[in-house]
Amino acid sequence: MFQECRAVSSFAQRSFWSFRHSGAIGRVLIPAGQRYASSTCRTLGQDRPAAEPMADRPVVLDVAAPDDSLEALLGKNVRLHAKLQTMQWPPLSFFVANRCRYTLPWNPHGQSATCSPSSTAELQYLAGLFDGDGSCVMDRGTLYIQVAQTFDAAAGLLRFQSAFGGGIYRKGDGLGLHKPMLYWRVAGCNARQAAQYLARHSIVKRKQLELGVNLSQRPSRMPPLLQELKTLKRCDSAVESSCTWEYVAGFFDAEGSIHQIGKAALKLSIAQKFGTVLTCLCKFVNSEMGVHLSVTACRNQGSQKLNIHTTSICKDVLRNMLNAGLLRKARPARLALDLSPDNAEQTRAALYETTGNQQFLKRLDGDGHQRARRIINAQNAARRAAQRGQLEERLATLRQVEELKANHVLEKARLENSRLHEYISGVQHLQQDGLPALPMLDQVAL
DNA sequence: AATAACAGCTCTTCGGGATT
DNA sequence: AATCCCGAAGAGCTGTTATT
Repeated sequence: MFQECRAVSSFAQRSFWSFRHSGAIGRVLIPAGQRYASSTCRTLGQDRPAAEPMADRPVVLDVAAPDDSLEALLGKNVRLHAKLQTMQWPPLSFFVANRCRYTLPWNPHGQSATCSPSSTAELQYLAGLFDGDGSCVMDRGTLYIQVAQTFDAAAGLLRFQSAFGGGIYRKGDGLGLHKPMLYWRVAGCNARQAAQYLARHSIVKRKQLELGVNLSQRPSRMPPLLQELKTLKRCDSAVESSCTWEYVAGFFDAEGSIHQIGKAALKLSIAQKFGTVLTCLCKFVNSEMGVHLSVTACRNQGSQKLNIHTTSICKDVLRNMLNAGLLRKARPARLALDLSPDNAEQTRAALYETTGNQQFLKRLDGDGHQRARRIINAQNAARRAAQRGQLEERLATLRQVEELKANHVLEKARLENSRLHEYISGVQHLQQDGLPALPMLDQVAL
């Protein structure tokens, strides 16, 4: 007998629109004697047909059992991680953005495309995004302007292509938790024009862009200018200047992050190796909103951070950025604006869905956060007991802390096992079914 | 043939988030 | 506040194709 777990997997929910919208459902087949930890399992009560070829059958090994020890669970998870790291996503032949499908490489106009940014506001947004995620490259005498993004954030790349021409290309296929990557790139004359336009509003990369223009116009001075370009990339070469909400929105789309703290509090942060741009953003927000933000140094990482801790200020900043055209982080921004004590857990889950795969397997779920909270509370109780001189109570509480911690570690391993299976199952379905030819037709038709 | 541009890849570095 | 892990992004290389 098999159990069949049918779960709209978190992999599908978080990673792959095509998977989600093709109606594919994460499915893990579990041999008799093993039960799946997830509450989404159901027993079918009948044997699976034996005709299914082994090659097509999803792998069922290393599913967490309810009585697994921590060592057993960790061993299973290590093997699942190793397997996932070798699992190739199907090669990306197209991408979807703004409810339309684009075949890769997407270069509809070739070299005939011209630079025609639609407005100053659009240019300011693009300059902000470029300052965060773009790069300016000279290769064998040709200037390239490029921006890389994961395949599910292609809308920003389309805005660059629409403004400056060039094409959108595959950067790399997906592998395990690594999503497939795309990039927009423009070369030659159009790159020179794009650099000239972007340089007007750029803060971080203005000098690089101006140098790129210079390089492509004066090949005779190539070697010293190339060396200068490399130097600019290694140091804080940002040009201190005023910015706009459009620039802030673009830069935040590239570099910013929205965190839910505690129950219903928010924190916005932007980290950068070099602080000049953060100082510009900080001055702008302070003058626009009458607040007193400051840039702080992260000593351990040698970088600078602009943190906004006050929830009301976070919400005002998010509103301003949304009005200015925030794109990639528009959904998490709207979720954050609606955050309240009543919807805190749903919002936390929804915010996780909108972020990348970093630490996805390790992230705590609602129960996990409650367990962590209980551990901290118990540690504080032990500290207070010690301050009161109640040593026995302190020892009892510390024993309780150890028990809570041990249980927390076990439950985290179980959750990770469940997530690994969902993700592996998702990639297996992609490998077997490929990418749907016409994804999101339902939405395109709307 | 030389040059410019296209397309895709790899290696390195950065930084988000959990833990202590 | 410090530390660690690892996915995302930055940088630049190589091979191919188009243009002059």
